[in-house]
Amino acid sequence: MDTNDLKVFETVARTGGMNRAAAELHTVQSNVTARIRALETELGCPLFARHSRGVALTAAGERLLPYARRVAWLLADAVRATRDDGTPRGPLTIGALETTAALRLSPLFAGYATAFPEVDLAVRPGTTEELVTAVLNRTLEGAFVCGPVAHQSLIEQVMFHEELTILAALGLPSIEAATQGGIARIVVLRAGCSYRQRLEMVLANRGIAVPRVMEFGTLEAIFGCVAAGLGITLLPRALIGPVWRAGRVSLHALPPSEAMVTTVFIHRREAHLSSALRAFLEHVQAGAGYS
Amino acid sequence: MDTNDLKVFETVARTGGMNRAAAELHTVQSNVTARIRALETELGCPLFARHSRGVALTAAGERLLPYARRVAWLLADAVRATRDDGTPRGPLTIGALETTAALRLSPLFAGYATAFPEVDLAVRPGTTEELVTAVLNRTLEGAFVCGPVAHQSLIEQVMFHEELTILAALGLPSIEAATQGGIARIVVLRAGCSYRQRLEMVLANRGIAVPRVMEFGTLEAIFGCVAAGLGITLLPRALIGPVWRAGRVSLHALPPSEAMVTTVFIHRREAHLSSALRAFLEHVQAGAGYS
DNA sequence: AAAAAACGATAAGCTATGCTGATCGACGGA
DNA sequence: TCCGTCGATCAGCATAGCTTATCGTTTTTT
Repeated sequence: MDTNDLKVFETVARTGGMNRAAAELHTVQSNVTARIRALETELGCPLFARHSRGVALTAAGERLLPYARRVAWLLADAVRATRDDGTPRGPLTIGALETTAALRLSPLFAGYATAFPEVDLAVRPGTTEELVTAVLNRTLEGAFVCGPVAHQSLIEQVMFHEELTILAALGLPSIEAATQGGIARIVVLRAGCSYRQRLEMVLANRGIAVPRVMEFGTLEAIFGCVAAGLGITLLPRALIGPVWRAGRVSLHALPPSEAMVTTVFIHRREAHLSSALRAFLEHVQAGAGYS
Repeated sequence: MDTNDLKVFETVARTGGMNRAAAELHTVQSNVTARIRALETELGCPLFARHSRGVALTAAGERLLPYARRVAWLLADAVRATRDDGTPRGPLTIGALETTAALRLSPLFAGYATAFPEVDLAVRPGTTEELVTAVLNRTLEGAFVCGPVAHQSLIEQVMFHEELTILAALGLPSIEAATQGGIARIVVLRAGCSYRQRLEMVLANRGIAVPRVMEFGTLEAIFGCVAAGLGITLLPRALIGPVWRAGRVSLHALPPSEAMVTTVFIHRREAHLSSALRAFLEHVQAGAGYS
């Protein structure tokens, strides 16, 4: 049972054709046929049913396919683990919620990059759902997402606890007053931002509809809009201290059930935890600090 | 990363020498050297430190070794799973406590063997500890042992609950009386029998020493010895009804904490559950019946 | 209805990977 | 000191596996 044969098998299964697989594998069709035939002979049962438009997996092929994938993953992990001597180096691709990356992690990236210049760090933004999928797909080594995730094949560790708070224009005594009779305009950092969902939920709990959403790329723009009375927003309390103290906006606390949001770091349970990632997590936990 | 190379690597690591590995793999030393060299070139780091008496794993080799083993297991599992079309066939090696096999399972083996003639069933006896180790070693597909085991990589399901009871000669009103003033002679089926440990524990709880243990291979011999007043024994209540009714021995119940013993079936969590084993478990659960 | 395109099977030839056997230097124990 | 065992190395060779080319079949296009 050669690993290369399994790779060919997986490609044929995925593309549904030997010609297509041959093209993808940069080889010729006859070779693909021979490799599949070798596997079928070794296992003693046909793996594909040949039909006029290509091939389809037999029941035996369906049984083999998950193993072929797992073998490929395991071998990739073996190479990584063997080469990893404890010194962080090589590629490290992690995901983060856009807000988390912008507001909490970005100051840490510089420090990490300086401390470990041999690591090629890449941070990819996305929603919690997208990032969880990407981690499961092995596109990302890990990700900072809104917790809890509670997936069987993911390990999850709490990183930050954020207290969210509503920001509104000065002189508005309550959320209800700020939304001017049941219609709220909200200002968010980005459309996919997870705080947006949270804010809509908060408003929905109070029977307030959300007809308009305004997006801005910077915190300052959001503060400006809120101060000018264009709408309200929801942001981590830790970030708005200076603005609030400057007396530009009013702050409305939420009950803990709505205010608290936990950022967790997730990574695959069975995968090798690379030194680069381990060092990054230590860096975050040592230098981050905070509720 | 060829699977054959990994197999060579594992053998060299285990035997601690390329010559020894070559002998075990039925090849020549130069070939082993070449395969290891290929791996080292591919991974970019030395896997073995060469010294005068053989080779020793480097740190990188230590990191690779568990992966090499896992790949080999995964490939073996893949073959089994692919060939397994749902019809039980092929080898099936399970373990069982000697008493369980003799007293509970043996009537089931015949039925199973008749129902599934294509399965080559083998039952290997052992103590709970031996059997758990064998299952973890992949020597056995599964085993019936004394529960609970609670091992992370084993799945465990309850099969039987047995009520154990003390057997003594007629006319002895209590365990204490039967042991004649603090010295007990006990009769067991086999030295490694788990009931022996249980019986010694029961006696120890009552401050009774156990100077002599007699072993017999058959139940009838044990009954005879007990009836003759040579000692006491501990056996499942379900097995001794006829003997007791015949008035040959006296029966002394134990409190549930000492009397109840659970037989569980264990198998590896990650392994493919073969059709032969699945059918066997269904056979046992359907036909066993019993407190 | 005919032609073209796409699919997989097959055979022949060639390349290169990997196995073999022999030899070498290094080290340790008798 | 000699001999046995270790791993490294090299040349020769066999074969597994890649390539090229062709065929039959089926589907799509003209």
